Amino acid sequence: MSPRAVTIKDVAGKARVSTATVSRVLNDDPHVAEGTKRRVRAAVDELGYNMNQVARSLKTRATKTIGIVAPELGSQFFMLLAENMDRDLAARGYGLVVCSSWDSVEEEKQRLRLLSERLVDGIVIIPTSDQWRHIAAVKAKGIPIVLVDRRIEGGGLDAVLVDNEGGAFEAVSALIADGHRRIGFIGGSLDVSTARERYFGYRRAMEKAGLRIEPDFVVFGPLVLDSGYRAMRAMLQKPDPPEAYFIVNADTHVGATNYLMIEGREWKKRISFAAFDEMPFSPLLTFCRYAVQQPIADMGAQAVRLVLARVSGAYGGASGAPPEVIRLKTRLIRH
Amino acid sequence: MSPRAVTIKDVAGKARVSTATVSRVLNDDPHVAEGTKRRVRAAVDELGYNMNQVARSLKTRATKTIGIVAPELGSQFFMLLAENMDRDLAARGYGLVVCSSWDSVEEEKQRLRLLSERLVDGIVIIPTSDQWRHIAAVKAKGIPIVLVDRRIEGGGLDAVLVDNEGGAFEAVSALIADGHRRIGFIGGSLDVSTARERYFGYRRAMEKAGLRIEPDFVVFGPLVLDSGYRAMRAMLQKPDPPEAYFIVNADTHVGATNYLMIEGREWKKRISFAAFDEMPFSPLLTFCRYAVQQPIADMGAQAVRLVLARVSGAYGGASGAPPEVIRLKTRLIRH
DNA sequence: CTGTTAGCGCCTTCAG
DNA sequence: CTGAAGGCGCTAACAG
Repeated sequence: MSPRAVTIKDVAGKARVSTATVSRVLNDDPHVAEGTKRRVRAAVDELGYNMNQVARSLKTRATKTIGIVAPELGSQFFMLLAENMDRDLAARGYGLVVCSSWDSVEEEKQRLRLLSERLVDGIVIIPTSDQWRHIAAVKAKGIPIVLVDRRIEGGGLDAVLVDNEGGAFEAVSALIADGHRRIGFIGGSLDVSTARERYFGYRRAMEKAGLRIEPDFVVFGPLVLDSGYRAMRAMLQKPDPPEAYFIVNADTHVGATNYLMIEGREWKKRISFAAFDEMPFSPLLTFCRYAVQQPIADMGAQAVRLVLARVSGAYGGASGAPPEVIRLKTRLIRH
Repeated sequence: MSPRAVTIKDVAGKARVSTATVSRVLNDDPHVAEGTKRRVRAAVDELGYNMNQVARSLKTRATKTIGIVAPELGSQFFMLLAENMDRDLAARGYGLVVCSSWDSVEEEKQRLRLLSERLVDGIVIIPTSDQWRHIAAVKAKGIPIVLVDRRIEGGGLDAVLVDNEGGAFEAVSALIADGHRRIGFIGGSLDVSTARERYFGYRRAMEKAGLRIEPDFVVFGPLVLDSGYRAMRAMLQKPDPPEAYFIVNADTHVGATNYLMIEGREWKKRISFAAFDEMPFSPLLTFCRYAVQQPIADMGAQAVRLVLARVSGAYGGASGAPPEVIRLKTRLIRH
């Protein structure tokens, strides 16, 4: 085994003070004489002491880590969110433990248990479904939870969302203004709040313009790349498909575009998309006329702010403070 | 505050046994009578007991968590790696804490400290530079470390790599076989082992074919999207640029393609790329003729295997076992 | 098979 | 300003 790690006891010995004093110095307690402080710091350096956060956490009941669980780690949207949160959190000394729920409520429960057993100070979650009891249960044990991206009706949870309905409405309206009268829809399961709200936005725009929604050209599937590919293929193989589509997120958008690049060359120049998400690779999505940009960095920052506010009990300690739901605006981008 | 969490003491009281027995049941110790076991389990359920992993870790000196630090969380390559590792690790009860080093050695040091203070059982790292002392220092404290993707000369660390030189050689040779005689290079800083090795592969292929490398059309920059964009622009604005390029990774490849999509329409049909990485969005990279596919899932699996082997002391406990360096093969894909 | 007894490394009153 | 002492929740001998 590796030689036993150095503890405050060792430091105390070397600095000829008690462990209590070492602890005080380590925690910047002002009631310590300058000289003592220096001696302790010197000993710390010489011995290469590193604090054992596990022991500290046991005592203080705070781990200085936040958990985040997402349906899928592979999506660009999630990673950008995590990246932004990591930056904000690290600056305050927090660590970030990430988990994937693999789009399954069972796995989600498991991951929440893993996090709560590790006593994370707070959890940020992109929920997999509308079920909230298992989430509320964790919160009831005293771990603050904030939803990001997706909303859940019950549970009275804090949330950071965007105006999905409005963003979709704007995008579809733009296609209509361009003269499109038949507009298809490639979406996700209506159990997911984002997909649902974006579908409503699509519908409202169509209705407002007095246009008919053709059931044959409205597809719901999982929010993954492959289902965008398949939806596109299925629709274009039907007789007389529309030439404009609203697509519900980046992954399905890539999938749909992939289909056109691989098999649908003849549609080039004729197909137009409006879609959620503006990504680093967006210039490659050649059929995209309108993108609904989500303020991902801001979402991450707000999520961090909310969860840390609850952690530090800035709301008055009790979990009694009313839930805060933030709706951020999207921005329509013309390509 | 939330009501004090329930501990094994509470469970012990309710089940009328000692805390030791509760602990045994919780850890599936076989030397416990069936009846007692049942009573304890019942008490656990009734009280809604959850183990405090922090306390457990303090005692067992194992946190059942692995840390991973990457230069950037937003890159597709890293996401896929993390996703695969998360799956393998979760299956064995391990958590994953991720950190971004933001391509800075300073930040990297910071994150390593954060991880080692939290007593993660092992660390997987995509190093930011060739510097290894701060990494070896962490290992010396008894935390196993394995490098992924990028190699570092010193430090005697385990590593999971791919045959970068060979992959690049193959790809460039394929361009040459197609009749290209002038081939540009869009790469990354030679401080990074992958970029360096791939550059050598490019050079070897050119030399073997007796072709001249034109310094004006060899660009090194950071391995990010924007630098691919700029490199492409810079080269195409010079007189008489080559029509074939080897590109060192996915991010720069996207960047270079972005440039052509946005500003370089007139080059269409004429430009050909060979590039590292095959990604979900690869069909959108319209100039790509050859892709060097890395076995990302396998890299993740091997990294997990190596780090857990060290953790469990399967190598004989001591860190004395010789470092294991794995080189996985790449696969050339024709588009 | 089960209980008793020590800590793991740190923080935190409470005296001095 | 500093030290002594107790305990956070759990596990790991060692007795019985």
